[in-house]
Amino acid sequence: MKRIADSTVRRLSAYLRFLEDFEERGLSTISSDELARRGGTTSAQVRKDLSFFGSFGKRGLGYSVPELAGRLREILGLGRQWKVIIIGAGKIGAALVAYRGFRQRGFQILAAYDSSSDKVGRTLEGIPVRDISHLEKDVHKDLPDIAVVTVPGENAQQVVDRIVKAGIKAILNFAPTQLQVPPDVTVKTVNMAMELEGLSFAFSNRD
Amino acid sequence: MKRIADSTVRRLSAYLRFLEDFEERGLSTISSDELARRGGTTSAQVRKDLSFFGSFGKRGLGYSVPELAGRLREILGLGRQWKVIIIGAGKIGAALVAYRGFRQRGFQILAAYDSSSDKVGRTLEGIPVRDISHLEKDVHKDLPDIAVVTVPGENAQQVVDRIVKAGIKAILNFAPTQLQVPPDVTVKTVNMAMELEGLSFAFSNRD
DNA sequence: ACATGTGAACTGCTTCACAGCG
DNA sequence: CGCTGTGAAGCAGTTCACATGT
Repeated sequence: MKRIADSTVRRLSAYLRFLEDFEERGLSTISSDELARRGGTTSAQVRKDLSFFGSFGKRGLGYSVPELAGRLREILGLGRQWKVIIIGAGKIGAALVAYRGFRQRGFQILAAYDSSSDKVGRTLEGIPVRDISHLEKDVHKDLPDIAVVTVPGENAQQVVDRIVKAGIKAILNFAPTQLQVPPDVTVKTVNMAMELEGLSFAFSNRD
Repeated sequence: MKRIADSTVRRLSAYLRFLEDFEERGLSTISSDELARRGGTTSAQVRKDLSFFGSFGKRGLGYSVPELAGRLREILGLGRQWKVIIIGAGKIGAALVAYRGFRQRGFQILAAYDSSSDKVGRTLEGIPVRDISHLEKDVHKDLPDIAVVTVPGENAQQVVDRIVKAGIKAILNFAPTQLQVPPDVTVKTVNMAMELEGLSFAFSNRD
């Protein structure tokens, strides 16, 4: 299969969100034009994005909302439960544990890990906070699919090395660091400082 | 001036972070090759990125670490204080208020806003939580540059409409919604659900 | 008639390769 | 000689435009 661009996958995510909106409102069909308007893109872009995966629409009519939503869930790999662990039970970790969007989309948080004895043994929203020293043993037992890293930047690489060695292949990184991982491990980084600097740049250079 | 790609600005941010590392360690010069290795890119990319803004290096030698860091701060608009307000004093808002990376880079948080009477009147890490109904009046008085939106998705657009009407031109959005704003307003969206779905897709389609 | 699906054209980012300069 | 700075080439993502199917 052809390699799919990152930007395409992000748009598919967005389309799915709109479709779920439409599903709730009981609408049954939608055109590429309408999806485009909601997503800030063009109808040609929508059709091209979908065309990588098949032909889901009816000419002259548009797309069936429930069918397309189903297809997108399948494409995005959301037709299953993902087991997630969170490394770092600080403020960001706590916010993520409380975030309902995770569970809603099939991401099940197994546990959070921290090194501080203040936090270990307590729970966050019903999720146990475990000692980071148990990480390898637990990963071996629970086989999580995804690790979310919310430790300080200076500890991030060493934590990631442990996670990777333990066999996890997907990482969502909140530390403001460029992580080094082997090619079979996927990392997505969310870097708030970078986003702010992007705003700062845009603002400074606006005309 | 030529339009600068988003990807370029993000890399400039990354370069600056590495340079600050180098500065602390007292190193005085760095080559495009070394910056590239740290940033997961190529030396040609580094040089091209910088070339949009001038010629900062010495042939045969590399770049002066403090000079290049200074230039990048200037380019990114970090040579000033930015006044930031946070809309939504929930878990994410609280995590952001506590995040030290903001202040370190000249982003000064003036206040957080919320509609819940449990939160209004209290403080988060020394930052006052004010009633959202005072938003317009306060913006008029304090003239914040950037608003960070951490309200639930279903309220995000209406909050953004108020912010924009009050005159703010830069928004960092944590709500999982595609926001509609006029063309003179810059929005950066951080969408965790989208990142997770990106991981899910990558994992499902790995070979 | 209407909206999809898709090659072809286009735009723009990245990589190459080398001249230029310390 | 080494490393920068940069046109030119290459490649990838987006947009166009129209044939196709309902």
